[in-house]
Amino acid sequence: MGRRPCCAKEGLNRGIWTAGEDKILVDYIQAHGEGKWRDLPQQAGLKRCGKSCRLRWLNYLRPGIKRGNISMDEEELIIRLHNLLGNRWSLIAGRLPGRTDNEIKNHWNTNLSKKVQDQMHKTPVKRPDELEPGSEMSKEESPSGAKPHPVIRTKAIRCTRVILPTPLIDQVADKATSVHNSNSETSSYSSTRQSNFSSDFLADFNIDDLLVSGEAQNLDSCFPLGGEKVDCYPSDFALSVHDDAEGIRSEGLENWRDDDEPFQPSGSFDFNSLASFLDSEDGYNLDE
DNA sequence: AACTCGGACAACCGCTCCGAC
DNA sequence: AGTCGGAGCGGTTGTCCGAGT
Repeated sequence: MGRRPCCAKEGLNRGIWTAGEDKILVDYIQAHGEGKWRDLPQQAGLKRCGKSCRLRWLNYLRPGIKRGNISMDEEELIIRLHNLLGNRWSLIAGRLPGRTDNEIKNHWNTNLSKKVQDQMHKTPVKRPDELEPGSEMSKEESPSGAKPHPVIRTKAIRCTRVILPTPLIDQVADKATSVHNSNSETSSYSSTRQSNFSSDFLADFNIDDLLVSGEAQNLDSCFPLGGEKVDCYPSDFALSVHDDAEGIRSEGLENWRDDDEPFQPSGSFDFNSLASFLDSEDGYNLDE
C-alpha cells in the first residue's frame, strides 16, 4: 500500500533556488494560479519537488513578502504572540503582515529565544511546587518572555506531551476525564493517565475534550492563576484554558476576525493599539 | 592569506489534518 | 467508516558568509 510519494527524489534539483527557477515558478503561478503543487513542477518544467515549489512561493516569491529588517515592534509582537501561542509559527505569522512562518521561526531561533532566555535569567520563575507554602505565583514572578512552550500542532488543537506539575495532575486528569466522558469523541488521554503518572507526567490528551465543553471554563479552578495570567507556569501548560474562558479559543484564533480588534489575520494594524490590546483586560495580560 | 568558528537563513523532511471518494 | 491524496505545519539540517585569529 502506501501513498504515492510527493515526488521522485531522483534527478531533482536541491538546495538554493536559482533566479531562473524562480522566474519559471512565478510565471507559472501567475498564469495558472496556486495549488496542485505535486503536479506543478512537471507542468512548469521545474526539476523540483512540489513541496519545495510551494515553500519557495509562499516564503519568498509570493507578492507582499517582507524580507529582513524585523523591527523592534515586530519583535515585541512576536515575543508576545509566542508567549500566547507557543511555536505556532503560522498563526504568529498570520498576525504579522508580510512575514512568513519560516522567517519568524528562524528569527526566533536565532535571536528572540536568546533574548527571552536572558530576560528569564533576570527574573527566574518558580514552579508552583517550589513556592513557599501559602504563597501565590504573583505576576512579578512570571517572566515577560516566558519559557519555551511545548509543541502544539496548529491544526490539531491538541497538546501533545504537556508536562504538568505534580500537584495539578489529578485535578486536571479528573476534569479532563469527566469532560471526556461527557463527550462522545475518543481521547488518548484516559489510557495515558492510567499508564503514566510520574512526576514528569506527560499527558497526551485531546484539547478539544477540554475546550468544546462549557466545563472547560471551570478548569481555571485547577490552576492557581487568580484569573491573571495565561500560563500557570509557562512551560507547563502552553495552551491555557483561561484563553478560552476569555473568549479567544485556540481553534478560533485561526478564524479569528473581529472588527473591534487591533489586528486581523491579513490586515494592517497599529502596533501601539495591539500592545494595548494585549495588555488589556480583554487581551491576555502577557506583559510582566 | 588561510583557516576556523559561529550566526543567519534557506530548504528539506516527516508528520498531521482535512476533504474527496 | 475507511482510504487516499493534497496541503500545511513545525522541527531539523545544510549551506553560506562574515568575523576573529
